[in-house]
Amino acid sequence: MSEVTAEPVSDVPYDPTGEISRLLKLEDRRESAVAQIAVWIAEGIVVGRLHPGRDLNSVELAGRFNSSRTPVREALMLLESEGLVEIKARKRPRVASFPSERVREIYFVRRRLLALVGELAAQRATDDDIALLGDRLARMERAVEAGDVDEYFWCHVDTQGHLQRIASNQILADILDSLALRTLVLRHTSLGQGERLRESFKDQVRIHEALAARDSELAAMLLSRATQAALDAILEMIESTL
Amino acid sequence: MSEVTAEPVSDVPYDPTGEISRLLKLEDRRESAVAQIAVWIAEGIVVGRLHPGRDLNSVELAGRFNSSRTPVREALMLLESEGLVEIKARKRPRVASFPSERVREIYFVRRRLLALVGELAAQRATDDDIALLGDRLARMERAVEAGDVDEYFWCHVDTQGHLQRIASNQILADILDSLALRTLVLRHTSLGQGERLRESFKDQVRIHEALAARDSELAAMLLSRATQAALDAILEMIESTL
DNA sequence: TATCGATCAAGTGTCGACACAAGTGGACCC
DNA sequence: GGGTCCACTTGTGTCGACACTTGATCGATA
Repeated sequence: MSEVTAEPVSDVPYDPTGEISRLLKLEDRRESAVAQIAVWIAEGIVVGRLHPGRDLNSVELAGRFNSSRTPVREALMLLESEGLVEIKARKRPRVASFPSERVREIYFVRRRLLALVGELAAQRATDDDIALLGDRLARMERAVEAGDVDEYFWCHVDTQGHLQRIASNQILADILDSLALRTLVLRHTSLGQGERLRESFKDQVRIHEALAARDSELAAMLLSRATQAALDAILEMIESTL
Repeated sequence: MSEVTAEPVSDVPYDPTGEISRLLKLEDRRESAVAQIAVWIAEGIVVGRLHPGRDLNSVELAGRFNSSRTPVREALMLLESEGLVEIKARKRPRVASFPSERVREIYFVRRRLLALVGELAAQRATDDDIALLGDRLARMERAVEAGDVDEYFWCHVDTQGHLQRIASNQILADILDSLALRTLVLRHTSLGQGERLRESFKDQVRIHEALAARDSELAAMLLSRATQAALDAILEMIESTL
């Protein structure tokens, strides 16, 4: 779809906003106040502008967006359902926090589901799909060479989206999108640590090869292992900053 | 928790409302307008009072609940995030429909995740947990003898909740709760078909045995197969009424 | 008679206002 | 000087109102 519409395929840097509104299922009604507020908050959480525990009272936010509290409240509810925000009755909403135990839980599930995506994607990928993934891979490689963590990160996120589309299981994709949102912060920061960027890219290359060979078992295994490696990097990062 | 508080353990029939508000994570703020409206709609969908495609415009609902449209809209958003309601920008919300392809997708994921729950639960169950599950099993047996589909059904739902608690993975539980909500209607009606009730109970017995034996591999396999059987029954039902 | 456009009721998205609850700070007491 | 109670401020949950959009109805036109 995207390669047909307009863009000259490359060099257009990724727009986090676009990816986030995709993950939040807000691509239609992108102009509505609710969507703008939700995406702004989600992006803030993902890029680390809004830290866990940060107060998200609706009055302040309404002021910031020159809107009433109604759309703010709806945006916060939406983000709560995605696990990014904690809302307790009659208390002020806060940016959700992720204790390492919760991170482990998320990755325990995420790992299995991504393996499933790999399995299905390897079975169902067309040659065009593989070619498209190849483009993304090349782009990630350029980002790694340039040491551009942001570019790599969002391209990685986009690639996962494509993988999910290829796997053709909407529910599976929705669940993974939801889990992805909660882990974006951690994944983003952990990518900047040491050799993590290059290691992650190596995993991507292997996964692409398995998919191109239509080896579903291998693809599942590689995705599972790559996810585990991502978790390990995140946990190491958390422990060290503790 | 529940056996300590008040109830005389048995004979108190299950309250669908309670189970549904648990699945919707509305157990606190149960008195708020949003929660009441959301639970009422969800229950309507689950017991078949509100059919797929049914118009859920906020004006009518607000009238029905003597409330303004604000809490109605929030309730509808909540239900949308659980997949029970479809909301398109500037269109009236509708009860979501589940084409058989979507049902297959849900069960494809649900099956793997329930296997995971079985695996974890078998590893982590205490003797008290097994005893509690035994109580539930006995209760289900009475329901089967009496041919009380409703009682069996809600006890089954409750039992799954306990299993998830034993498995001790909050994210996993949340995802399964969300998937459960979408499939409650189908599961409920399919239980009334032919020998489905007795077959389902037999599966429950085997699963309990595996858990009691702390055989995680077997528990995972049995849960996977029982889930597949449930799907088959549902698909057969859908095809036949088509 | 069928097609198209104007007209109009119905519904959505957003707003500002209100009562009540929660948090905050100071006055008061020991 | 440290702890407790009470007023005041801040924020939540809900309300009724408004402009704009959508879809439906009905008449005009070919």
